[in-house]
Amino acid sequence: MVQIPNTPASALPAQRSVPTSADVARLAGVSRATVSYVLNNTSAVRISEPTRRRVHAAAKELGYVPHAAARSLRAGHSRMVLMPSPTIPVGPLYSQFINELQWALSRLDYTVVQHGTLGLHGDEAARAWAELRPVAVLVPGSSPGPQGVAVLKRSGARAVVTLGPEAVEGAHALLMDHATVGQVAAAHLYAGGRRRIGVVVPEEPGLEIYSRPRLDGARRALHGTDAVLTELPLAHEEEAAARLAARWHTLGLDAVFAYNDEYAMLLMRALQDEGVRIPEDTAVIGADDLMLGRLLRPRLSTVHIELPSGRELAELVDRAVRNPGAEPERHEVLGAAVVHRDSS
Amino acid sequence: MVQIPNTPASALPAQRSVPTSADVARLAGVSRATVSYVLNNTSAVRISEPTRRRVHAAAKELGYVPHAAARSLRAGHSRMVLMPSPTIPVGPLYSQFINELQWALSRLDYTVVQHGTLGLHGDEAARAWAELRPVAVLVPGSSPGPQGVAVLKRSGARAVVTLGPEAVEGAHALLMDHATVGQVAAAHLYAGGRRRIGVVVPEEPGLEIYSRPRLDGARRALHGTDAVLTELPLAHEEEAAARLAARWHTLGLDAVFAYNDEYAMLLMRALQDEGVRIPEDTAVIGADDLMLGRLLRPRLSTVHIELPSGRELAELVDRAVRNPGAEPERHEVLGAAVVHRDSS
DNA sequence: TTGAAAGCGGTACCAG
DNA sequence: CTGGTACCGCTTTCAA
Repeated sequence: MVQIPNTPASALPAQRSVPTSADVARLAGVSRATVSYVLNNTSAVRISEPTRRRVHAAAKELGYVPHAAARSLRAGHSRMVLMPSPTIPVGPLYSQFINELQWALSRLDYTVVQHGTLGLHGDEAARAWAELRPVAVLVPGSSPGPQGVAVLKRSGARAVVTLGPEAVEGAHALLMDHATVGQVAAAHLYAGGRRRIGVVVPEEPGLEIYSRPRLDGARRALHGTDAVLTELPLAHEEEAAARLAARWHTLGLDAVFAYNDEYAMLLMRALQDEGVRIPEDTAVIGADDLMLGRLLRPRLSTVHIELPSGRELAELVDRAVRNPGAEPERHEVLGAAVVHRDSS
Repeated sequence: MVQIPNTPASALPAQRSVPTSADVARLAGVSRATVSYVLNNTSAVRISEPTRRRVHAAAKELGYVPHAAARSLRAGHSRMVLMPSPTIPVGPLYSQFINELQWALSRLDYTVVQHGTLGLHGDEAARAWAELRPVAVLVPGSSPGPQGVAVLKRSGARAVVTLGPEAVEGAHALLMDHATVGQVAAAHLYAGGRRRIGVVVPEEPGLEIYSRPRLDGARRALHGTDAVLTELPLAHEEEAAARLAARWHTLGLDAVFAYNDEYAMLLMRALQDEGVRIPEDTAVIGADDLMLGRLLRPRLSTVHIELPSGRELAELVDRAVRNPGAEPERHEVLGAAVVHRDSS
């Protein structure tokens, strides 16, 4: 359609090379600048309608796709929000939160990217993220050190937000104190007259981030009372649960907080198979308020967890990016409330 | 420590600007080329030990982090493997698969990035991915059209791999035919003497990718026999299950394949509450072989699903990247086997 | 309205 | 052994 002057013969067979804006310009018979103006709808400059058409046609014909790296290199910044992808299998709560967040951020014209950071630890990981020059970094779970945060900010990240138990110097923090979960669970059991309370602690690695605070919270709730807390390590396997249930009478517990609903289900089944009556002999409470708890018999009491909405976090990010000088925000965002059903 | 000549006063207060290799070079008193050689351990060139020290020291002092975009712009390629992040909440099977895959790919020195593609459809999404110029793209679930694949390849992607029900022109395919799941489930129920077989189809949007083939597979297994298949739409809520169970006797079914173990648990509970005996009145089988199935009473029969190992997929990707000219590979990778327990 | 050209941060060739 | 320099693809003044 468009004549290309002075084109070597080698240009005819579909080259393996990626089309650039220069190719589009050549094909449309204009300069690269014009191509840029047209494709970005630059308002500061007016391009004639025929030219626009030619450029668009040429771009489509070549299948031109702009090169994000080149663009952001030139611009000096990107709109990429980076978060490390979770290394431990993650429940529906968190999945949904991430999804909401991605949605909200794309509404604000950010690109969300999860970076697979496996085997890199602490500041190593922070450096790997910094190489991508994201405009913001969201770190769930175990946070980077202040060093890591510094590296990120020095590399141009205008906001670093941690989602975890503790705040980090220089970073915004959405504090999710899982101790609260253990605390309300234990308090609930205590209020029900239970005094010998077990707390299940998963043996699976990676879960300490949650299990440790939940245990500590339970301990705190019972501190200074006449109740006794017993730590119960448990792997997420039937046999492990059966073994634990087999020595249940020697433990003499009248209640158990089972880390979450899945471990609760596992343990409850083993206890029932062992003839332990729930809640008469032993009260059971889980956490996370998963669907499955409602389907158990007796229905499982649980701790419902309220996470911040993705929209809220997205807005925090946007605010921080627009105003990088501001003081880091700290928000306590984890709501925990007992849902009393039949197992306690 | 190192004297910086001809530096304007404005350089002293910690600038908001990101340190570049030029800054490192200046501070170390060498050229940018030397900095590049040292930091990349370029073997083609030998740099004296004192110089290396100075460069490393300067880099550390400035907190220098290389700019990935600039690097890959110059190099003309990256080692980024891109996959769209899942838009529907995803089970433990898939999570674990992704994790394995990330691990295996990082062993091969690729960087895995999940791109949050929400609201972008089909070829729009493909264009967005192409802007990042990934060396490979892995697309689970609903595949891009041949158009999308073409865009990606033209933008320099040396491998496009789909993980889903069907192969796409030009892309490698790991074919995961979930029809097999429904097929073996239905065949199992039929072999157990059941002739009026229900198939649960989740009403949640996004699950059709899996539920449709599973249903079709069941239908196929029963085709030409004396068995009758009934489609049972069901939302993942207690009330919906209760409503379905309430009209169970009017349906006159003697067996049900419940899409997966979670829906099976939901339905089984509702049926039991309704007084339906399992498996005597109605046999139930789920799928995915989740832990929870083993904890139900009766123990839930299920279809165990065998996914490819992350390592295998990583190797496929690596092979394809090294040899982009090769014919696209097609592999049937979904293994399905009935685990017969007590509910059927 | 359009074009020429500088430059973002690195890398790698070629001189010295 | 080290420095100068061209260039990757794109945006954006500044001139014409």
